[in-house]
Amino acid sequence: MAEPGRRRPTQARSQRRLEGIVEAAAEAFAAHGFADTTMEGIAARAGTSIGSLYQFFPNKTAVFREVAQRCIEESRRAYVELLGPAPLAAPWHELLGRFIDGFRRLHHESIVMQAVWRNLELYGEYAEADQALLRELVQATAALFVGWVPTLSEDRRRVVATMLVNTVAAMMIVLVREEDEGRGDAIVEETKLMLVRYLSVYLGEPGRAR
Amino acid sequence: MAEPGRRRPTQARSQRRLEGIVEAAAEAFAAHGFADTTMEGIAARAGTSIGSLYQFFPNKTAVFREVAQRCIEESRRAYVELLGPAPLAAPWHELLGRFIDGFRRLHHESIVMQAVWRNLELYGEYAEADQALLRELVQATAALFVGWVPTLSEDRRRVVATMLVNTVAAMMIVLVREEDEGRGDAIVEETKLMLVRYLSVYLGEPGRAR
Amino acid sequence: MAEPGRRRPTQARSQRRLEGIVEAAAEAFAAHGFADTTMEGIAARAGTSIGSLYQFFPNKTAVFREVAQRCIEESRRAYVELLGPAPLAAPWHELLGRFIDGFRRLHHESIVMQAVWRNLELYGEYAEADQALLRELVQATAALFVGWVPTLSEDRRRVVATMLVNTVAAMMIVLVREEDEGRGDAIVEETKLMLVRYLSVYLGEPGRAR
Amino acid sequence: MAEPGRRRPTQARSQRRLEGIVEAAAEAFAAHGFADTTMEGIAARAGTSIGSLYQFFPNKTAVFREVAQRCIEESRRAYVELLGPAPLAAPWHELLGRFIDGFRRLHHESIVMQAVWRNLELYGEYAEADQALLRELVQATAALFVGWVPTLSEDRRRVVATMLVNTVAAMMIVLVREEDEGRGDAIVEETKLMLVRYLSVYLGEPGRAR
DNA sequence: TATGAATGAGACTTCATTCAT
DNA sequence: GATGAATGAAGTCTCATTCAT
Repeated sequence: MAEPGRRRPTQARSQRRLEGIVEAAAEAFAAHGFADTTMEGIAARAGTSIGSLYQFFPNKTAVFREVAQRCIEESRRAYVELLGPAPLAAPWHELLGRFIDGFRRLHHESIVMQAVWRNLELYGEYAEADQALLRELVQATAALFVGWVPTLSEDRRRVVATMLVNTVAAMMIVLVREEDEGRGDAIVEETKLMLVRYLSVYLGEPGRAR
Repeated sequence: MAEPGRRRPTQARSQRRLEGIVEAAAEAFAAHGFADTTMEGIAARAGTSIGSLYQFFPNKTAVFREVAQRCIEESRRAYVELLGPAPLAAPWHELLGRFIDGFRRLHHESIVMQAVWRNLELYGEYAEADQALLRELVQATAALFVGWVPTLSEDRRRVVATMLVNTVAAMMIVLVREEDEGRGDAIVEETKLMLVRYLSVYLGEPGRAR
Repeated sequence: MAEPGRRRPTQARSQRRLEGIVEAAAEAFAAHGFADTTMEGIAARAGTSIGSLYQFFPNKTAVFREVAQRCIEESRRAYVELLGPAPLAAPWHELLGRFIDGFRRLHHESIVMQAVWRNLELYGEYAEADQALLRELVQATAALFVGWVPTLSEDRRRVVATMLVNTVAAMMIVLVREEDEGRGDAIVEETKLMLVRYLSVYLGEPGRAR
Repeated sequence: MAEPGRRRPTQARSQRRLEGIVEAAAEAFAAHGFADTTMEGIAARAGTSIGSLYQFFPNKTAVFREVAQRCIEESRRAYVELLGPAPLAAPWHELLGRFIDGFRRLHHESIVMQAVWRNLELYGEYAEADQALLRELVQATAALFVGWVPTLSEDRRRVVATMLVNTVAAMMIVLVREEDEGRGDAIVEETKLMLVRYLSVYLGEPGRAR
């Protein structure tokens, strides 16, 4: 927004404060859920005043939306990175494995991710922020299929991508519970197995030429 | 106390009132979510006073727990019914299809189901009521595998059952969104396909003798 | 009210129920105080329904008034009994000692007494019931002085009686606290000493002829 | 934090608001009693919102505790002041008279005092705040006796101090009623007379050398 | 711009009292 | 008369949001 390396000190300080708020908010949303998170709590955790918080965000929902936005950006970045320079070059099941592992790691490391996945909402005021993430992931994934199976209709591509994304999403949520009981790796492996078997219907058996 | 069908009027009325409250609560939880549902709102929708509500339930969480309990009971009933008298007699993929269709229908018809699925929580005060449902479904499903693949270890049975249950659960949630856009049936069919492909690793290709 | 020994069964049962309610109410008032006593609680403790409670009393204050009335009657009875057949015959300080000991015992044994002393109110809805007790005690005591010091003006008699009654009343309240710490007897003895010294101004030194 | 007389405006305003709340609360407690005083009522009387009230106090009991604390402090201040620079120099009965008159005046002038004396509780949630006041007064009074009658045992000193304090306390309560009927002064004089006669047992006849 | 005190709508919950059975 | 479910006014307390300093 402002050219990098030439921000006025105030802006730099402001930016730092904003980061602190978003971080604190994500922590709170992840720990207590949206409803049980208070603006006062966010401000305190961020080491600012509630007044400053409202300087950056008009209301609580907006704070969540910003957290969700960060989550979308992180996901986008991860997506591109995991895709690598030549996605079609590698066997698709390898790519799938990389994706699943990559998002699992991201969910572990990113508080922003945890905040959003803990508060997935179908309806309600901040539901849109949640759904936007899923929508984008589905879209990007569907785009991949264009290269892989050009004969697939757009509708079908979309359905398969939805299956893929939501299965991984469900896995992530299940993991929160199952990891505590030591079944995390097993669940991940089974998910990979399930998706490989499913996708091979469209993409051909892994290990064979497509 | 009184033989069924011959309840004292008071009890009958009380019972009806309780049903009304649970119904109204489920509607509210399904429509607005737990946090945005008010006790006043439940009472109004049930056509009673808030005082009566508190005659039946000590607090809001208890109301949700009752709704969740009903949901568990409905699921249990559906489970048994869908299983039929001789579950091992039918080909497993047929049973799977019946289950998916059956639970889809149940979710459509039962407001109590919608209330719970809309408010799945991993942590928090009423999370346990949610998790109990999933736990029971996993357990019952794992039990099925004992008859089908006796050689499978208990741990592995549990993992596969978890995959199965959570995939269906995820489907149900996805359906809420996708059905509005006319992709409901496609999603259901893909889910069946995915699960058949996945389970055939353990249960053998459908159509073949096990 | 009805001639004894000839009540209709219903009335007898009703009477018993009333006694139970008053007893239960006194217990509750003594244990939790007026404000924290609930009608529901009284009914439960009395083993009746709240509906029956309202058959006897129009509201909570009326229940307290009845308890206070019982307390007044008990005090009155105790007063007369302690006075004995010829009060002026005994030395006054002996009578005083008997009174103090008697009321102390009464307070110990009568839950109705404890209920009232625990809820002495100067103003408020049920204050009158409290004050009526004190008023009557003062009046009765003042009457005694007519016989003892006929020369004392009525006003002065009333003041001295007020001093006497309120000092004993204060002692009773103090005792609740001090008895727990083993200073009960000492407080009682000092109170007697103080009142003997005070009253001897008007009644002459004890042990001497008046 | 800031030197007195140079508070930051915010603090000054906040302090004023707090004073207003405590004042209003004391008025309400004195007028209606603890149970019939509402937080809404206190806020309204103080000219603030209920939210502000909760900024200062976590609940109603805490408000009362603060009022009681003020009462204790006022009493303490009055005690010291009435004691004067050389308490043992003056004849003890003169000191006693000064005390009784002083506390009577204080009770007249201080709403905080009236609030506490109107709500003396033996048990219950805020009872401790009440009892702390009496405890402190007893202790301070007992300390006086060390100088006056060094031969008195500690236990006995405590008992005598308890008698003294509670007699004055009872007088204060009685005064509320009796003053309305014009017997206030008489009651006060009699109380002095009674206590002088009582204490002279331990402290020697007033007017004579000790 | 930062602060945090102030606001007040609104949620939960209690309980005296009524009333249908 | 006895019962206890039903009622709803009223009270406590929270917290998103505003605003004066």
